[in-house]
Amino acid sequence: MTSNVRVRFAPSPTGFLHVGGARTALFNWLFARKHGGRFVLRIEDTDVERSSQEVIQAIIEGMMWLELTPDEGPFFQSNYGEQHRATARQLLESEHAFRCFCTREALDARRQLAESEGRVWRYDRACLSLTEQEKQRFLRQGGPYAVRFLVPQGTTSFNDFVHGVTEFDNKEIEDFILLRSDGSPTYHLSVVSDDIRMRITHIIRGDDHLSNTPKQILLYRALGIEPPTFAHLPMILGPDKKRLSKRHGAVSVLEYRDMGILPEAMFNFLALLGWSPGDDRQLLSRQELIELFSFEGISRAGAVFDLQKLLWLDSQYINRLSVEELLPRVREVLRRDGLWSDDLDGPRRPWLVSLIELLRPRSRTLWDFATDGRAFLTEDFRVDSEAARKYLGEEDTGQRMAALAEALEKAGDWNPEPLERALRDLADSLGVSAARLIHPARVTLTGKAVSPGIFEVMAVLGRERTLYRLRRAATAAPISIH
RNA sequence: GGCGCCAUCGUCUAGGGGUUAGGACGGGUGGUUCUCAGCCAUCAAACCGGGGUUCGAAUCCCCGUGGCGCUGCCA
Repeated sequence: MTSNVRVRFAPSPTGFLHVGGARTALFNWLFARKHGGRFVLRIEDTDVERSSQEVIQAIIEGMMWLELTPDEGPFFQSNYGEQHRATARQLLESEHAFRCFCTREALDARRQLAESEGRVWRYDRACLSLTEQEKQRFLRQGGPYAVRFLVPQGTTSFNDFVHGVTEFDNKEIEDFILLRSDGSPTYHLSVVSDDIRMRITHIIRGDDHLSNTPKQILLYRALGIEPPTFAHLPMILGPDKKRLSKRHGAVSVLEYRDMGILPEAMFNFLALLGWSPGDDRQLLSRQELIELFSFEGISRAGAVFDLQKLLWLDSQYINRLSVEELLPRVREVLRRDGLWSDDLDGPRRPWLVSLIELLRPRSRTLWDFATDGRAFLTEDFRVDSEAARKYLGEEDTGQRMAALAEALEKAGDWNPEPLERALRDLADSLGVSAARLIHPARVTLTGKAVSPGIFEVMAVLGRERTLYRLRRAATAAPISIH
């Protein structure tokens, strides 16, 4: 299906791709995909001081991670300054805009005066009533001027796809600046000029832009162009219900990648923040999301980012992905923890698959495979002191471990069932509960008080390593209790 | 200050004139069990306040309160 739907994601490169930006990009992407339209990336880098190549790269990297691939772009707003100026000139010629010669100082003085008198300050249109001669004189003197938009009387309303009909009295809007006195275009001008050039049909953005919308609509009208449709998304908030910022919550979506979150889970999670499919489903694939997406499902209230739910969703994805999809990602974390060796993708691949299957039911992030998998991959693992104190403290623990090694060695097949039988038989003949063998064995074999079922652990750990560790426990100095 | 937006369990939300106000995350309890996770069962937990309209309001309207946003020669 193709259509003329064109949407854009237009981040300013002031930070990283934070979750709010990512969610905005995601909804734009979903809408484009749903309607067979085009998703365009435009970097709003007009404030050059704050732009840097790394920051732009970080935004693109974040989008790539979530597979929010733009159909067009990235375009850079800073490349279109000339066009923005031409748009301003057009407005000037059609008398929808005027030159303002007021200096910042003069403006500040008048603003302060107004405020001290308790009046609401809006630009007083001083320069609008300048005579032709005065204007010419300013111009001849080469006096710098800004170009202001002449806000018409009346009211501006639009039908926001999320909020419904929204109306503003133009009296509330001052004659905002289009072109600064150094000739550079401001945000409203640039955005409108760009969106017109790019033939954007739907503007989907954060609702912090709701109050900016009438200004932009006025600009479209003055230019004789039908404004696009607007849809303003609720903000994403931190746990304190405040707008998410560097101070709380995450900064960049890539931080979640580094935390071991799967992009599929993040995508799903972000889609559910401020949007609902209308039923009780929580796990939605990309394809389902595309099909179900609609503005009706978007809520109007801000949404708190809930890390607990993200982690839960991630565990769901970890347990639903095929091993083929999971393995390359587990490889990455193992690599980073220095636990990888290439034969794990060669001769030992089947073994790695069994390890992944063993570990995945209790994994919430990719990193869990590295931390819980460590004892399976190297002898260099730590024994949790708390676990040791609790389960390895008794005098005869070592002997029992040695006896267990003997019993297991004679168990026959190195599989969970025979191993369990051997252990339980030993417990019987020793006259102790199975637990008195199991718990110390767990700590001995994994270094931890919690692990998957001990017989599965033994099976995956392998005969050599299991017996070695149990016997080492017998010969090692008794665990000192401190 | 002005203007705008918003308001259902702790969180994400469904619903929307008459419902036991539903689901999910998280939490509690019990079961399964070698621990944990899981799974199963189960419990607690919400319509911001006040006025209207109405036979009936969480739902519609108004006011208030609170939160957020905009109010720049920032974007």
